[in-house]
Amino acid sequence: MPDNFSLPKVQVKLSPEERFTQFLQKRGKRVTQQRRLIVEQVFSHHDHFDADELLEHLQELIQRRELSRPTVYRTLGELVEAGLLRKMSLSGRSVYEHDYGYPSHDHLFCQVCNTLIEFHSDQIERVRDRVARQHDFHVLGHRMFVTGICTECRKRG
Amino acid sequence: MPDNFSLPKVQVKLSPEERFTQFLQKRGKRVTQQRRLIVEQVFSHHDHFDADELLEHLQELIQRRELSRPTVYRTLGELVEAGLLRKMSLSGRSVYEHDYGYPSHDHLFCQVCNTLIEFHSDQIERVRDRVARQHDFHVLGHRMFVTGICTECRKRG
DNA sequence: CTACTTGCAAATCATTTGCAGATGA
DNA sequence: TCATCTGCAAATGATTTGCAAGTAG
Repeated sequence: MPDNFSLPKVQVKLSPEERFTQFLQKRGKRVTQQRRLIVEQVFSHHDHFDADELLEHLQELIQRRELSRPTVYRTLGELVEAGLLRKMSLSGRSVYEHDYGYPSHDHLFCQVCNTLIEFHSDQIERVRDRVARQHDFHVLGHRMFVTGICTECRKRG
Repeated sequence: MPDNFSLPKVQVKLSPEERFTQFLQKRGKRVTQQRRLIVEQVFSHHDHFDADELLEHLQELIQRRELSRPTVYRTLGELVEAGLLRKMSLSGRSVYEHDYGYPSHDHLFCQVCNTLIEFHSDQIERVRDRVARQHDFHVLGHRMFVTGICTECRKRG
C-alpha cells in the first residue's frame, strides 16, 4: 500500500460537535466555550425548539453571565449554515430541528396544542420532483406542513 | 310557489368586495372607505404580496392621510379571517395570496429571484390524507413549498 | 499576539396597541 | 346617535448590531 494512501475525504459519521468543529475550523472561526455548550444542549435530545426554549434550557449559564442571548442567536445561525439544524418559520417565530444525519421528513402541525408530528413519504418527494421537472425547476429541498387537529386534542375537545 | 320561498343560503359566487361586506355585516363591523379601497387594490390582480408591497400600491392614499399603515395591517387580518386571503410566513415576513374562489395549490419558491410559482397536485393531497389517516390526524389544510432555482435564474447563471 | 468572540446596550424590523377624534349604520 | 373606526404615536417582540473588553489559536 503506497505511503500516500488516504482515508476517505468525507467522514460518514461525525458527532454534531465534531461536525461543527470541522465547519468552524474550515472558516477560520473558533471553537469557544459558548458554542460548545450550545451544540451540546441542542443535540442532547431530538426535538423541535425555538430560540426562547433553547435560552430557557441555558438559563443558568445566562444568569452566570457565561452566555448571552445574542450569542445563542448567532450560534443558531451558524448551526443552520453548517447544516446541523434546519430552520423553519412557523406562525411568525423561527423553529429549529435537527438536520444533520437525520432523515428528511415533513410535519403534521396540530393547531390546538402546537405539536409537530413527523412523517416521511417517498411519494411526496417523487411528486415534487415530477412537478419540478415539468417547470424546469431545480429542486434544492422542500417543506410541507399539514395543519389540523391531532388525536389527543380531538378527544379532549 | 310559496311567499316565503328563499334563495339558497350560500351564494356560490360573490365578488370579493361583496363577500367581505357580507362578512363585516355579519359581525357588526362597518364597510368603511378604507376597507373598500384595500379590498379593491388587493383583488385588482392575482399576485402574491406582503404588507409593504400593498402599502406601496396605496402610497397616494397614505400620503393624503386617507389611509394608514395600521389600518392596512388590521384589514389584512380581517381579509384572512373572512377567508378571502391566505397568509403564509415566508422567511420571516408574512406573504398573502388570494384564497376566495381560488383553487388550492402549492408553490415552487425560487431562492434567487424570490418568485413563487403555483402548481396543483391531486396526488399530494391524496398522500397527505393517507398519512393523516395513519396518524388519526384531522386535516384542515396544508402548505408546501418546494425550494430551488427557477429556469430563468439558472440560465442567467 | 491579534483576529475572532462575547456580553451589553441600543438599534432594527415587522407588526400591534392605546387613545382621542372622525364616521358609518 | 353612538358604537365602530381611523390615524397617530408609542409599544411590542423577536432578532440583530456596534462596540469595548475577553479569549482561542
